[in-house]
Amino acid sequence: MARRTPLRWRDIAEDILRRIESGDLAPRDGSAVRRRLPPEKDLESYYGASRNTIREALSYLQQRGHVISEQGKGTFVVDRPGTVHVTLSGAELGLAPGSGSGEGYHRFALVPGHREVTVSPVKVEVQVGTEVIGRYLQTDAELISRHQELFLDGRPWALQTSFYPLDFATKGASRLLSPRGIPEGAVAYLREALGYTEVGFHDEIKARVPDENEKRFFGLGESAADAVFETVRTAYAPDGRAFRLTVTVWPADRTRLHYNDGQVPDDVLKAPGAERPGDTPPESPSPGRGS
Amino acid sequence: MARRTPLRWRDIAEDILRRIESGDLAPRDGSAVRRRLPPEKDLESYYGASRNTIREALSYLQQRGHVISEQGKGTFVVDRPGTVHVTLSGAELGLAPGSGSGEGYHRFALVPGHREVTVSPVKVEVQVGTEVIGRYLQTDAELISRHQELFLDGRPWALQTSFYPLDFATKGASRLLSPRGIPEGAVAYLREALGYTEVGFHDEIKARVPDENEKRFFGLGESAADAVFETVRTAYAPDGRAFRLTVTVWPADRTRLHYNDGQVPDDVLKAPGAERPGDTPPESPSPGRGS
DNA sequence: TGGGATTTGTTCGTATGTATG
DNA sequence: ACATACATACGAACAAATCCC
Repeated sequence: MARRTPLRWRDIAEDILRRIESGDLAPRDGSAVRRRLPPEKDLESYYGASRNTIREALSYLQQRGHVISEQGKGTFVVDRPGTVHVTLSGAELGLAPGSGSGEGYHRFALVPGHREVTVSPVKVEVQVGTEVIGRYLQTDAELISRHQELFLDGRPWALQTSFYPLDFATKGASRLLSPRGIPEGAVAYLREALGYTEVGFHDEIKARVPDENEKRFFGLGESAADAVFETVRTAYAPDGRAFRLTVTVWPADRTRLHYNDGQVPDDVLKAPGAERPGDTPPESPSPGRGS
Repeated sequence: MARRTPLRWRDIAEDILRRIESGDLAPRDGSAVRRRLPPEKDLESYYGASRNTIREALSYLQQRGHVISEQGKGTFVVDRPGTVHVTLSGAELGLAPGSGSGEGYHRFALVPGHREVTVSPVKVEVQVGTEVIGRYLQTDAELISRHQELFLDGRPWALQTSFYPLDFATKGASRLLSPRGIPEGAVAYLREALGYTEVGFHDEIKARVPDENEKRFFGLGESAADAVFETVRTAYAPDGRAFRLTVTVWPADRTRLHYNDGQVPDDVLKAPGAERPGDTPPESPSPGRGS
């Protein structure tokens, strides 16, 4: 007979996963930061398979986001951080914790337990309007871009870049060029400095594969679970002009976005995602397994 | 010498991708449905690498969603269908094309060019309230679930399941149990039959790896690009009770979700994503390549 | 600081299985 | 039945990164 069972690597992968979850493989070690799997050589003899087959199984688990291998170090169990819920609409919201220390681009409501939002210094650049950005902002003039890294409880949370017409800075809102934050929030500052009121916005949401910079910041890998959300918010003034564009990138594996419309109960507004269990979605009734 | 360059498989992968995009490899054939790559054996001799190394490169391209290999047939270029823009909020929207033929769970605005929404028969089930669904609907009674496949211009577009308390059907809205659609839309029907008005909703958005059923329906593979959006809409009545839960799954590689809030120009409401180029997002200023 | 041991990464060769045409 | 083409599996060697004494 050729081999013990067909799809040996898959059986091995599933067994490894089972043993990880049962705590058998890779037990928690008080001192170690990450749970480590036995070296490939050990798995080789344990399963009586060749190293290549073991690697096939590990590669599968890595692709699925369960483990990560690092040359010279070993293979480690991936611990995904807890889910963060972010509400991006619902005018009734007050300024939630953090939106003041950020730039007030979005109003946030977070599940209780999360508290401290910190931000990197703002990286300010003046750019010639990209074709793409021009389409959103309906201008081809130069733009100010303000880029910031956001942290929640000290952990990477989002990457955010806002674009404004350069006009704004030369016509009164000079602090848009300052790398220091705008503590009262950019929205409030623009109203005060230019009389610009934000009366509405449009959000576009996509999910995509992270680029290298995003992978590094969020600690994402190559697995299918390691996608990012990209939200593009266009803010409008009363005259219908778009005057701000904010692009935010969020790690999709630990982020839920929330929108409200019309009359919604208070507790839902304030604590989206609260008291909802982790990862078991209301599932579709799994239509027949048609082969 | 051991080998020409290190990371041979990656060089090969990138070269293959370049040649695919230039149309050199896998030219379009009028008769063939899909562009096909040369067999591994040919690539082996072309690149002077072993078959395993070629497979390493192809595996990488497959993981990234550029190609798909099928046993006995060959390796094919993946053509991703055009992007579909869907607006999920903005009360000013009329019933856009398709929302009538669907169940009116969502109001859609689509980019011009897309027209015809078709739907599968509704699969109706009565379930004991899952723990999870109960959390959303705040009931532990039995639920009606209505599941449907949605097609746009004949192509798989979304999977949608709505949940209602079983009460509704026994107290007047009996058509909720009918596998035929509810042409005027479930929202209108419930208002008419039960006096239930929908005054607000809450949406929760996640991105995740598709399950087997979703992979089959949308034609997704194992690549990181093959994620799905899952939106969970909770609809509220004037008394603050949640009375409907709709779970919709969208293929993330070809779907953009849109939300509006406040005053937004008409053209943005009606044609989200229109006249915006394909895939070049307004990019963050790529912070230093920190090692 | 150095050098050997450990561990994963890359590449090759080869053989056989399975699906397709 | 046969050829083609991808899938799985084994064995082996060396490279590269890290760890440890």
